Amino acid sequence: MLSDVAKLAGVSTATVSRVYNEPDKVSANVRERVEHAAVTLNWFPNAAGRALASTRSHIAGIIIPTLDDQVFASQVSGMQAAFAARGITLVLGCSNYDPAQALVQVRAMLARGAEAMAVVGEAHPPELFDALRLYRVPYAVTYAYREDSPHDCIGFDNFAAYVQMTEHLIGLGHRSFAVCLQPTRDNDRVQARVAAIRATLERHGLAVRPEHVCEGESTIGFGRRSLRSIWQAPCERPSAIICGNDHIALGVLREAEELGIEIPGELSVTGFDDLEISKEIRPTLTTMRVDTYEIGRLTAQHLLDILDGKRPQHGHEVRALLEIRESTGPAPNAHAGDARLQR
Amino acid sequence: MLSDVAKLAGVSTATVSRVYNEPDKVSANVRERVEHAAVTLNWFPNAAGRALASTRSHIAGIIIPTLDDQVFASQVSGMQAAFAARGITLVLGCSNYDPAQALVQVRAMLARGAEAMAVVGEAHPPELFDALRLYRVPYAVTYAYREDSPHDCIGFDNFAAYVQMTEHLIGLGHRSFAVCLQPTRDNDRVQARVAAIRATLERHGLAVRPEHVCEGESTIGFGRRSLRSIWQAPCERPSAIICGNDHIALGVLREAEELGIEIPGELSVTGFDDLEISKEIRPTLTTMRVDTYEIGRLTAQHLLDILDGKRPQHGHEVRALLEIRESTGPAPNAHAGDARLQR
DNA sequence: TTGTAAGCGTTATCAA
DNA sequence: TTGATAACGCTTACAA
Repeated sequence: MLSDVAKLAGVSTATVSRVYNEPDKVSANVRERVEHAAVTLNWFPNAAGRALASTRSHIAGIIIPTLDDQVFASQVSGMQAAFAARGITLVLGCSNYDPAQALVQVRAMLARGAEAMAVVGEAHPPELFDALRLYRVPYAVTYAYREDSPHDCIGFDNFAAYVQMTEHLIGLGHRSFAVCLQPTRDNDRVQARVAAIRATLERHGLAVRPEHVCEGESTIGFGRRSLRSIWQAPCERPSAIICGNDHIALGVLREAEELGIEIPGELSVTGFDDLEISKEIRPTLTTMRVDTYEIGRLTAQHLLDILDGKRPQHGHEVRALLEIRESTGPAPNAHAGDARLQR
Repeated sequence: MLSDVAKLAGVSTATVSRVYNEPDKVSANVRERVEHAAVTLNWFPNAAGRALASTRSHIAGIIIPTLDDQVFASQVSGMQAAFAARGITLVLGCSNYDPAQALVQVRAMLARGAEAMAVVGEAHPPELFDALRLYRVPYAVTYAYREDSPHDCIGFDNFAAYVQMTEHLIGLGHRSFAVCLQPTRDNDRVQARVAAIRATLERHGLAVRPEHVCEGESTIGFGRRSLRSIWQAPCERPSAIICGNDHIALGVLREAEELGIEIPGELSVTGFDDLEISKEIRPTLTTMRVDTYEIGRLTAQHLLDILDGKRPQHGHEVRALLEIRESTGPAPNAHAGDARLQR
């Protein structure tokens, strides 16, 4: 331990500590001796002792729904890299989309003395945010961005993104829509997307038929089943399907091929996330892209700024980019004028 | 802090500590008073103090190359869940395939007092394993499994898997091969796969032409570029391409469609990992599946067993399952007999 | 620039 | 079953 190093180097424990925490307050000569002693004894500072004495844990936490989703994995990756560069260890918790688990994880991280926290979305128990405030731990909500959010947030505006997507289709002359989404429960991002679709359609005097709303797991299989059920429904078929992400959209595309539905001739399809495969399959998928690694990096930066005593902005908005590709086109029986409107 | 709780409950600090660590050594009556006091004061044990006094950090670490790859993300997920169930926090480090970074991360985790560690693969600096041994931290190598490994390992036999894959193609009558792999440098798993392909072909008196070996990033784009260059090479074209994973194979399939190469009629293609999309695209992709979440879970379990003082086996082998699908078929000019041989 | 010594918030030993 | 008290390994006033 430290005192052994001190003894071997012939200095006090305070000096050894300084060598690692305020190196320039130690003369080069002494510093070298200490470093040599440390190497000899194969010593490095013990984090627990350090945390206890300095009341700084050098730990930050992030709670995500699941690592199975690439968008969250890359966000963690971005945060991890940015924090590591500042000597802060990132601790990860997965809630599995369960608010109760998220709360437990946050408490565990507070017990660990996390100095900063990030949570995905705002759909969490109030106790979660209460705890964060009570212990004065700076935190940020990620992946979602709202001007008027009570929390600092770093992400994109899910509502605005789906307005844009819906307007794109309306501009192409579409008037009959279906939506296939991942579970909306406890998920404010998905809820915002649904709301955006509804609001945008409503503005044009349109609405989605209940038979044309599918909610289920975020998989290709769900996308396939959804299209099948939509196509079999005893009502007018939609000319466009808006999906909650690329996985689901990929499933819709695959099933369309199977059912002999022409895309985009007969049906337009949109996704979200812009997976690598989405621009490679035929037809290529119209989707939106968000730099989730950057969200992670910015989040870490934001929290570091707060720890540094800077008073950063309310958050950061990251842009969601619409990538128009082959899977969307003019509605089958649209007036030429309609389709041209927004092009 | 704890002493406040003790005061409020009218007991000693030792008793408060017991309530949380050895609850049944405390009378129900006293326990209740303490718990009530803790809730009132909104107190929970501080991990640093705890770690210092008990010399147990309740932290475990894992070093993976990158979170961008689903197989590592799900392994982390499996470990995290298993450790969390035992009150152990998992700390994550990404090496970005850089051995030096891996070493730094391991040291950082040792400083944090990690009680157990997992690292992906064995291609690490000796100092890394030396450090782990020096500090007597139980560890396991994951994602790779060798009977005769000096380390405990949990994963699958990369060599055996690619032998099986290569034999599958040879059984189909293929005699001319190409391989498209992710970077082999500092990656023992990929190296084992190359070795397996070479050894298996050699056993049949075959070898891969240098022009037919492509090494590059693990992307669809690399797969596409590789097939193009292989197809343009001024030598006999291969009848089968073995890819290092599904991403690369997906790229090969896409480029084949573009180039008008018939699959599997003209060319057989294989991947590895069995992504969800691989059984959905046309033609469906022949590949191998490994349960990486399970690898993570087993790794955590193995390390927990060691911490519990059990002396578990040398490791666990997880099976890699060959999924034969549409992208592989008989070699174009194979004798009927050849193709039947291994069917 | 360096040293002394008092904590930091728990757990663990021993005694009661 | 409970309590007193000395660690645990480091940081940080304060003093020299």
